[in-house]
Amino acid sequence: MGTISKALDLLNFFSRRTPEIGLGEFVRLSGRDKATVYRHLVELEANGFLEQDARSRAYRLGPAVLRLAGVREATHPVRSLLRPIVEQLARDTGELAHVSLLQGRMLSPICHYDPHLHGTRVNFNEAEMLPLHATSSGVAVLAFSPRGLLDKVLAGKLKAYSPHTITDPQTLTDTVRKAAAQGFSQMGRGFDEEVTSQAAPVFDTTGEAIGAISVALPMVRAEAGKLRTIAAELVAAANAASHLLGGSRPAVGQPALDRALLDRAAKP
Amino acid sequence: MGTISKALDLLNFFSRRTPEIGLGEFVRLSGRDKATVYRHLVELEANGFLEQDARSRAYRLGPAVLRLAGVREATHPVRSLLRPIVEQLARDTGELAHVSLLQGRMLSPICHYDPHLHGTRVNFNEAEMLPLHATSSGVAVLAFSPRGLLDKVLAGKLKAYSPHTITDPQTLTDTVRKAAAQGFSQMGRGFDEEVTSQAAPVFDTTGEAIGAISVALPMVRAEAGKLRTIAAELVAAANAASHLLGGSRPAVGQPALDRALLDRAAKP
DNA sequence: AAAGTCGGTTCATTATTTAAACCGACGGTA
DNA sequence: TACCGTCGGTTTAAATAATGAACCGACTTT
Repeated sequence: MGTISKALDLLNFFSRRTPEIGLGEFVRLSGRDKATVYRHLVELEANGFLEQDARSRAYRLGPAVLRLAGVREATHPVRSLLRPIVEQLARDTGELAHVSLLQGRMLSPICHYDPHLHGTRVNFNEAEMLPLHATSSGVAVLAFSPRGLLDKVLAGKLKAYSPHTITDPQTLTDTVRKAAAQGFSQMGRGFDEEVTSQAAPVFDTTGEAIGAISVALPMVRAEAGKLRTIAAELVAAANAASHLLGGSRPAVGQPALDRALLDRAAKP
Repeated sequence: MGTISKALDLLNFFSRRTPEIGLGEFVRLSGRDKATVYRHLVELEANGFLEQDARSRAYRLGPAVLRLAGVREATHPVRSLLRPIVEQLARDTGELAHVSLLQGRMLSPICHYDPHLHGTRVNFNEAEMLPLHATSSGVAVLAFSPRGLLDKVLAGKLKAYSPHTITDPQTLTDTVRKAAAQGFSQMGRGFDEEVTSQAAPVFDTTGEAIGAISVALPMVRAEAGKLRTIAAELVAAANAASHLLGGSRPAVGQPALDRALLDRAAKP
């Protein structure tokens, strides 16, 4: 892990619940040496990725992230295009919806909306990266990505986020295949013990899944009929999203994964 | 300059006009070695700050900046609070308005709006950092910041962005003092030969200027009466912005700079 | 086919990062 | 008062990680 990654990793400790972090806490969270962390913080601050509160001396995310996000959205407006779709989907289903984009072997949530119609709500942390093997969004992306991605995920350890997380490679492959066949994915209790979710892939002009739209709800409200309704709205929303980005979903029944599996079977 | 800064600096080459940059162009722009730049790009990409176009192999800003911007806005919503004010100001004045936040010795634009009411328009690059000494926003911030900031700026070289940029320390001090006295700043042709702008400081709960709101217009439309009208609306908008952020403007006539100057005069 | 591109890789040299120990300031508590 | 732990921040020699000249193969232009 290079110096750059170590420094950038520090930024991932921020979340809605921990918007400010001091030197000591960064050291605790990262497990690295204090002087090292300090220098990284100083350098991040010098570049505007952090700013230090004058009073508490704690650090928070700086203006540079806003500026860069603005530049990206101005030239590649994925978030602003997809946000209305996500909000509409959340309102239509009455449950939390979100879009996450593929970033390496994880998913990066970029926008979410919760209509807050019920007493219990899904606890969604927009700062937290989502694993591919333990979330419906991840499975949806895996089902419509080049085979290399699934192979890479299978090659690594499938970390258990809950007792129900899929950790068996074969089970994951089957789950992904099923998602590829039906055009959307489902994952119960895989990431959070009390949450179930469904997701459908989003495509851009390259024809590959760049991320997924997902609806998540507490297990207590996960009734079969409701899930079917959500799935239908979800797929429609994801297709609309792909269309908006200039892409389109591959014909169901011939998803990338199936071709990949055939390729693999063909090679001795 | 540390490795982290070198890498993060690469991100600043993006702009509305150059949303994608290849390896070779990064090398040209940064003047650094190709292997070094490449490694930095790879590491930035691994952390989601860049993503590589599958076809062109060029890089663009990645989803991580969106995620981080979302986290910051969720916990420290400066941009989303100020955007409506900026848009209203732009509509009221009929000219381009923007907010920029202090980041070290530069300003980081975080949002702007142009009502496009005229044939000529100000060319505003949201990706470009603004210098303190050559922009009205910068002068506004200097006029309401602890004296250390002005000293730091005066200690460095005052780079000329145009033939009219203030490069003389005394002239800059006078300009800042005037801005401190009247509560807003004015800067003609200082950054762009064909643009004039006015700016007023924005304060948060700490009582120090965190940035400025500004209105910029082509010199050809810069008529005295219009500038006076704009200044009034500008100051009102900036005060509203400060109020929204929980801060308030210090009483005009006793700005921080005056105290600083007195302090300096007092010390032998 | 020669000479440009382009993105990406290699490896010895070197400079930067690293981590243990240290510092002074602060807040609570005997 | 003295003591204790914790805070943010600094210093050092030792070690790891960054560096850049040269190289590679693919692709275009001439």
